[in-house]
Amino acid sequence: MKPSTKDFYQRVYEVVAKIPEGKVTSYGVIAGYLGVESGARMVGYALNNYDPEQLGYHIPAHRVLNRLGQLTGRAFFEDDSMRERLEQEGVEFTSEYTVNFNKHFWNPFDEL
DNA sequence: GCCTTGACGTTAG
DNA sequence: ACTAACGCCAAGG
Repeated sequence: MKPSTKDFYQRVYEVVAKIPEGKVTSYGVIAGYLGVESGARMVGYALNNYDPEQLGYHIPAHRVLNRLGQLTGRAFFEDDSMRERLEQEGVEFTSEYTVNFNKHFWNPFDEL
């Protein structure tokens, strides 16, 4: 059965929804987990396009960062709500918009 | 249907 | 170690 882009988005949402509180992961890792190694940008695109109403549930998109642990998607959140949420969950920051990836990194495969 | 853009990542210089 | 360029694939103009 041919996986459509819609299914890909759906899978992205499902994976992101499983990220535990206080943990973070990256776009590339999610893409790789879904079998699309070079689809990191699409993950970001999926999150940008995601609609809680249509999806039926809401996902912690603020826990998805780039491979360096930087909050590259902060512009899509209200003010600094992305950083504030992470701090509130106990995530340690190494700089203004960079988290301690080594300490809080979450791998989708660990879930198995 | 071609061109540009982008919540990314890797490689080359 | 730092910066520039390219590859990637879907969406919108």
